[in-house]
Amino acid sequence: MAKRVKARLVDVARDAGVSPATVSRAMAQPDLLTPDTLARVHDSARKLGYRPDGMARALASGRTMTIGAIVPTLDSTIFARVLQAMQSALAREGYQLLVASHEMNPAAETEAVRTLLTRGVDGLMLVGAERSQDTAMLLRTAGVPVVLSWVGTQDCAAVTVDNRLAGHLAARHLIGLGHRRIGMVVGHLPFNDRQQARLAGARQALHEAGLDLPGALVSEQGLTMAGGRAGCARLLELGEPPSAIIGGIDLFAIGCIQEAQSRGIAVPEALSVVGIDDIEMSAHITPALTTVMIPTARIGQLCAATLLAEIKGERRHEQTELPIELVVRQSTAAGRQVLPAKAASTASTARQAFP
Amino acid sequence: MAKRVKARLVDVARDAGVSPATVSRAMAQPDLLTPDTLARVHDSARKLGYRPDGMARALASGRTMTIGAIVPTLDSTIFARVLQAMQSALAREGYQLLVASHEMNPAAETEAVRTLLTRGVDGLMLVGAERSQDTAMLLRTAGVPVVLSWVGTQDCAAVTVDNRLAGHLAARHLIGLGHRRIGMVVGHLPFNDRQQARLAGARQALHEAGLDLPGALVSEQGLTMAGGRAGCARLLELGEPPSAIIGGIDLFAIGCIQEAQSRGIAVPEALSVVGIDDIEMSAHITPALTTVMIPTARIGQLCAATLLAEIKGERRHEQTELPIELVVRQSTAAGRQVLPAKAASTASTARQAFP
DNA sequence: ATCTTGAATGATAGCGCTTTCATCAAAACT
DNA sequence: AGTTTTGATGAAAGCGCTATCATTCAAGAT
Repeated sequence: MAKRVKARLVDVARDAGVSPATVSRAMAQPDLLTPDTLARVHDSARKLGYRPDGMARALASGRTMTIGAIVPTLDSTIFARVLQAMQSALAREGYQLLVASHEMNPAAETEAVRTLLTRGVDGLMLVGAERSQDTAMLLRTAGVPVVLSWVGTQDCAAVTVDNRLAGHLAARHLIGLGHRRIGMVVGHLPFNDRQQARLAGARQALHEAGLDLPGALVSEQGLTMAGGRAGCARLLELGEPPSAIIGGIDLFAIGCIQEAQSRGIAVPEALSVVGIDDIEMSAHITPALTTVMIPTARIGQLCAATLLAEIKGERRHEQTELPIELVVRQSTAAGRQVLPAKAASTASTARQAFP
Repeated sequence: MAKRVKARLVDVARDAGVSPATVSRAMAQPDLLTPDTLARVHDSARKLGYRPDGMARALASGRTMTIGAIVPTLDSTIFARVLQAMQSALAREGYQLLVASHEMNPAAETEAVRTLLTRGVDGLMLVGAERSQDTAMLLRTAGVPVVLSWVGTQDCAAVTVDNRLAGHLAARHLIGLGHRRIGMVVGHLPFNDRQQARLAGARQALHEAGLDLPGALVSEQGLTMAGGRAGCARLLELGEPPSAIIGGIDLFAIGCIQEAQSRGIAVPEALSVVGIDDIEMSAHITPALTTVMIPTARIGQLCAATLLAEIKGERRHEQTELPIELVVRQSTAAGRQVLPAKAASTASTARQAFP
């Protein structure tokens, strides 16, 4: 017998002696059926190895049970973490995560949005607020909820963090320790408003303290540890090197520490380093990294929740700003100008971080 | 006028004065049409803001242009890297990546496979060969190409790496340096055949050298840097601690180095550490990590290529084993038994790594 | 001039499911 | 008993597209 490979809903219906509609209901709203018919349908379904066809279902119902996420890159602890959190939260509600990355290329982002929208998603998560006109237009006519992360805009839902404040906190911490010449390693600024904001925040803090963050003390690097090392190297080789460096991401800061140490420059005694993110590793390196904690996983979780709520029509354009905070560990110490040789007294400063 | 929100194919057809079939062809096989009609269709499509409906297309054509990937966790450099590589390779061919993770839980993997299959994917990528009966059964009746990564089986395509050899290489390197008492920090073994194989390989190398890797010298930990530190701590606190430690993943090895250093134990002078993976960071820490290089990105790239080839019917059950190799850096040195105090002579050993 | 052939396009039957709307029996009211 | 209500099920119309087959018409072959 030339048996169909895959059992369809109608096959189950025929086998169970009911109409297709009943089988459909058995899957979606079981409580509408008599326990008896329900059982009969289930038996037939199991017997035939019936597996519903998601595409047919999506076409008929208009819901795909899929959320799209477009991140700058997957190859980053940060975004991996966020996606992991989103995925877990979504899976709990039966949703799937469709991911794409644009590698810091606005046109690639447009393309990704277009593809995901065409493919059919019930919601879309993007990173940052800066994007091309094309992408913005697509989003406006998308017809599905959108949530922005890290940096958002008022015209759609957002789960954000004050990146400017992050830079500000990092810089202020160093200023408070007496540092006057502070450098920063940041990611490439074009199409990365998170890094732009962090840099701006740091610069602002310095200005407020009557200091300056000249371009020469800022090094733009690719988002890797090697980038951190390279940036650090560049800053240290300046005629007048900084006494403290802010890493636009923790990975940079960790790279800075490595680079300094490999040059025989003690951290934090001769160079203070602060990061931003607080990735897992930061607490475990030596010296443990002082950094600004960004609740990455929470961002992912809330992006999922926000999207789901909007899909259900419960909320609209919900804005959430998550708190961040400075976590003082061992990579920062008083600047030389203030406490020329007293390394000991700085230890207590660092220890304040562990109440 | 109660205008439809979304333009459909028929709307374009009507506007362009052609049949739906022609519009469909204009999108899929443009060369079948007269340049004139093609242009007319494109104009109408643009004018109406037509965006094809992926679900309808999928239902009608049976192709979803989506590949599913199920990894143990997204929150890992390794898997993030692999997915990144897959995603890039797939995007180039117009495919999307649907990701799921199972957090080392076989039942969750089954569920993920079921959902992805139901959702509709044209191919599936999984990690490792060990899985529940249920999952295996689902896969067998999936009806779409499957590719396994890291560890595979003969009954479906696989892009693998010899994990046993990885452990073997790491151990042999240490044995060659004169170490007799070697410990290992591995990930939790249940449902992780990569770690199992790496441990087995290390153990085998030790046996071949007339040595032993007793359970007491093996510490199972969660796949984080904190896990590496904890494992290292456990091993170092043994009555007779090892003179060298193998990290089942680089993150463990890096954690071991940190833990040792924080206890004032010099690496590699007093403790040698080898990792497996060769993540970006490994080359940049101090001392740079000696490790077994696993071509992670290449695995992802090949998984994508293998799946695509199988979808096109070009190949079937293609097996690819990627070469791996020991990368000697600075974290390993001669064991105390052989060269009691000559740290200098070990430096040259390390430098061999950079030809 | 007639017949083939082939390229371009049209007509249309599904793809497998959801979802009104209709139906019908049984239960709950007058 | 007669009527309304309720709950469970069935009938069937799409969802928007692809793909098969049929049709048309002009160009080349006879």
